[in-house]
Amino acid sequence: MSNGVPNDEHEQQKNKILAVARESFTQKGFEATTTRQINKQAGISEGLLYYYFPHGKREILDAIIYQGIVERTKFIGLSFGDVNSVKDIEQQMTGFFDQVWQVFKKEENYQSFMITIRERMLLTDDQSKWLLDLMNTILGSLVEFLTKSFQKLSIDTSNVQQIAEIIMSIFQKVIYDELLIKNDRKTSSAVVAGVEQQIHVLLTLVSK
Amino acid sequence: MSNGVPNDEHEQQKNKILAVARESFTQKGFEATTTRQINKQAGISEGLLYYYFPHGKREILDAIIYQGIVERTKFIGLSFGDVNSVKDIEQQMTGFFDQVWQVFKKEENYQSFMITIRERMLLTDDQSKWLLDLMNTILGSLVEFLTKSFQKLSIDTSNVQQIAEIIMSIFQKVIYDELLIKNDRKTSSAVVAGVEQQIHVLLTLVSK
DNA sequence: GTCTATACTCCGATAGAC
DNA sequence: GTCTATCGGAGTATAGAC
Repeated sequence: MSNGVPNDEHEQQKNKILAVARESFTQKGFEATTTRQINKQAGISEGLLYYYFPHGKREILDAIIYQGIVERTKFIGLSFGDVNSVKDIEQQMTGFFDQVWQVFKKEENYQSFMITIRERMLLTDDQSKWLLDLMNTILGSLVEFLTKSFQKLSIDTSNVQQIAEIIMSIFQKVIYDELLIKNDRKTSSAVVAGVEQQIHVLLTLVSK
Repeated sequence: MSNGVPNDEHEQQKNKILAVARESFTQKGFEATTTRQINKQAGISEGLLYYYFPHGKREILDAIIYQGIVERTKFIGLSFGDVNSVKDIEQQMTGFFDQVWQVFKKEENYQSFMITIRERMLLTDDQSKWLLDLMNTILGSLVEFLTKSFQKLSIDTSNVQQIAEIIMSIFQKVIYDELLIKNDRKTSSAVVAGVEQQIHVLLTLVSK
């Protein structure tokens, strides 16, 4: 850190430790992962871990959680475009879902997500609140987008809040099921297709 | 167990240990819970735990998981009744949701659910598959019920599969959010009201 | 920065008296 | 059935040489 270059050797060593720990925390959990094993897998000796993370395992966990939240929140720059038909709305919705789905396909994001959920009792309120905040932000922009689009297409807007919530439910159910329950982020296109069908049916009903 | 009476002293002791362990596994996790602490909280001495559970902590976990699955699966005797209007469908749906919600309000059910999700990497495939099986069973009866009801009320049945899936999403999203993310099963009636509104809007759209 | 060696604690599990 | 005492091992963290 002496020269301020972000990817100097110091940072590389730290990242190596973080990567090994993230992998193991995901596979075996925080408590079941030992510093000895992290050292071994990272190819470093007993003492060195404490040079990079003076507060030990817990500091490593915090770093992983923090990195993960920052990384996953990046994709939120979601800007819904203009629409001229219901079909357009549908496409924007499924496009947004794909975008979220891609995020969790990245090993690193998937792992820090799983750790954050699994070890939530170890986290501070701030750390564990990120998902709810994220969801609320997304729901907000969804309501805004649907309201604008419905008005333009002369669709009744009185239930727009509930419709947005239903769409969020469709997205979240799939993500929770695949990641938390099935533990399978490589899932087939069948899952994505299912989501798209449900969105299609819902929006068809809305525009009738 | 010599006389076959289900609630003899032997069973009571076992249940005491299980209750203490379940509480601690929920609060601190399986790995972070020590047998010493279970012994202390259960008011028994060092060796006694191994008299009741010869295979130690792991056997206790298995017992908790198994008990929980059995207990939570009981409520599945869901029989949807006859309907004469869309309003009836709506009531049966919200009634079913309330039923599920009540199950998780029971401390014991909530705890074993959380443990099952949280420690899923420790479980056998059989043990971790229960939720998916349960969901599919429910989805099946939902499709059946809606098909029958729609036919009776002369509603288009071509999208009944997707509509059932959407309803499942609405239910599951709330349960996951409240239990896994917010960690708050005592949640206000606002959550239930939100679900009911979404179901209402969806079924109104369907019957138009 | 990186290593070796090790201190110290606590864990799961067992032995054996009662 | 229940207890006390304790073993053997493993965990986190530190000391100190290089």
